[in-house]
Amino acid sequence: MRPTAASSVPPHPQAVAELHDLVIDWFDDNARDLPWRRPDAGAWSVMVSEFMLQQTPVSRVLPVHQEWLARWPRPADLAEEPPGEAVRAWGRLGYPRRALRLHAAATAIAQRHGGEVPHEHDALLALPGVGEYTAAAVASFAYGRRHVVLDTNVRRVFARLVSGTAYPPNATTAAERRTAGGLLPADEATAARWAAATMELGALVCSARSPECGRCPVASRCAWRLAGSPAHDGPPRKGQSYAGTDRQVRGRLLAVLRASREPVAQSALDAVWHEPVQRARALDGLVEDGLVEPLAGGTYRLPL
DNA sequence: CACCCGTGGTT
DNA sequence: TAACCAAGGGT
Repeated sequence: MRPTAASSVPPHPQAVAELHDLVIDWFDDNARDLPWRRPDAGAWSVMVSEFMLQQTPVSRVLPVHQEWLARWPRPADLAEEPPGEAVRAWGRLGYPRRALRLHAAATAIAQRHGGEVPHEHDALLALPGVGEYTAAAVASFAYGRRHVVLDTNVRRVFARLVSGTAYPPNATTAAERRTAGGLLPADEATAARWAAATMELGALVCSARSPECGRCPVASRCAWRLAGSPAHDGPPRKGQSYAGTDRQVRGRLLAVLRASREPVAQSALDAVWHEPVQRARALDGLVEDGLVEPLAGGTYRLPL
């Protein structure tokens, strides 16, 4: 067993209970009023929000989430539509494969789960587009179950609060899961509250760029602060390039297709990018992913 | 495990 | 302004 900063300090139950109270009390006073958090929000609303929030800010998700829930109030409603409609309604949220996977998940829910979003982590995890985080988040937020919910916000909060580093590792580690598991309240309802509260703390106060420690309910116990808020020292955090990549070309191609109810001619797609090899590769990729359907005659459309 | 997958706001 | 960042998942 290799000693680590996180595991070498067994948390005292009393201190952990105080953390729970401080963060959850803060959450009671500061939680944003988000549609998928309201009492009348069902599991489907939570699940749609989780898909949309993958790598996408809340502010951009809000209007699209509202449209989706109004148009498709239940998973079966979405499943009845062609996948291309999900891609179209996804709009400019980005990563449109999420729309396809959410449609596929809705279809699986309609077919295999009687139209109800599953309660169990395992069943959720088996759905397309649902990974470890999303399965835990839906089970916890929608059904009040006890799970370690490790997203980028929670990982950053624990990195600072427990490990004393400015940022978590690039990839989620077993040590992080251990830390999070050790801090998870034993009581199911409290655990679910804790999951939402730590996530919100990371989003609103313990942010990546400029944490507002003056507003943090646990600043006095934060290992990072107590260490003098040292700068990030590890390997450089992965940057995302975009300009000139296939992703940019795919985005332009799909934007043209989303905008048209009719099949689009090859010439209209050719106009979005000057370089023919990359353009063809991007279009092939979209077809390969099922985001675009090629038709006889050299036209294209969103999938039916 | 490294890399790919969109988009737009903030610093 | 270029870089960074945003409730990840799949391969």
